[in-house]
Amino acid sequence: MDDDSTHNVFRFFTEVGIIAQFSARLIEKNLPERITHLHFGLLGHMSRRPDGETPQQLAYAFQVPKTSMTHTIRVLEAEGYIEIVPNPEDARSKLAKITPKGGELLMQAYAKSAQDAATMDPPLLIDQMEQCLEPLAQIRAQLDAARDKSGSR
Amino acid sequence: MDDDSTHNVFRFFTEVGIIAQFSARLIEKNLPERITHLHFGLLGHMSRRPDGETPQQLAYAFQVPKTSMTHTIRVLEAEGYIEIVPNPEDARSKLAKITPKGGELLMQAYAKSAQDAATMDPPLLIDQMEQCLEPLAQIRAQLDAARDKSGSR
DNA sequence: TCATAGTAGTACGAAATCGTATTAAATAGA
DNA sequence: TCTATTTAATACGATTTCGTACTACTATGA
Repeated sequence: MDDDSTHNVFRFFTEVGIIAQFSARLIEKNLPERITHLHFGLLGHMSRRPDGETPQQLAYAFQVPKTSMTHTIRVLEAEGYIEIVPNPEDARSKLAKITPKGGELLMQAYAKSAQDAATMDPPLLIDQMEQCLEPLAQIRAQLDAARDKSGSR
Repeated sequence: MDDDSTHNVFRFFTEVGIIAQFSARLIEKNLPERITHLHFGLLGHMSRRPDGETPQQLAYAFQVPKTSMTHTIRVLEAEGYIEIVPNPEDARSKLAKITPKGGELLMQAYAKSAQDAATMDPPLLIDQMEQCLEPLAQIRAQLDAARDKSGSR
């Protein structure tokens, strides 16, 4: 990889990191006290999987250590946004499922953040975002595939 | 903003968040124990500003609370990667500057991560990254400008 | 069957994050 | 000048993050 490419890769990661920081703050502004953008992502993930997922799967999907996920889902459970039930397939395991209250929170935060996004000044550059969507999805898929080859967290 | 655009904005933020997570891990793998990708970013930032910056400026640039920055730069100082000196312009303030050892760390982590990036399997999608660079920079600038209007952290 | 290895989740503790309150210095206005 | 206000940084404490070690359960294979 030549120097120019290397430089561009780092530049890409830097831009992405900064934008991720901004989006996290955008969402967290519309979430209750102890709930972070990670919790929000978790709820969105679970809303697409009504049968629930194990803490293990969630930790893998979100690239955080198992033990961090234990804590994170406990907060969500304590607040009633998810429920944690035994896994009928494996007595060592559990399943985390979103509750109606969790779905409620997800919708409301989504709506409020969309409102904030729509009224930004200067306005969001939606065209540029849409232009990036496809390449970003490809890049993400590549990183994901590379991770699986070299072992997970 | 119509529903489609809203959906795309969230999808954009989601992709960006995941990629940011990956890039953080890519870098941290090549950093010493207590040093995170935030420290790495900080060192890079300072390497471009040989006169140093105040903790205030750094907290603003990296979108973290002042009090978090206090802690973060202390770690860097304790490890000898930066030095913290009084600000000659304002006795309340300080200046954080990168040390030769810090520059050393920056270079090495950069080189090692570049090596990792270059040998990924499947390989990094550099074309897609370069294709995103310009729009991402514009998006970042817009978010930055919008933040300044609505007050900082 | 039974021993051995592997896997899911958690207790625990060290360190990081960040909100609130405080201290010290700079600045503005009477 | 002197008082009031603002600003830079930090002390402190609550919470979060995450590595290590542990327990409980499952799976493998003599």
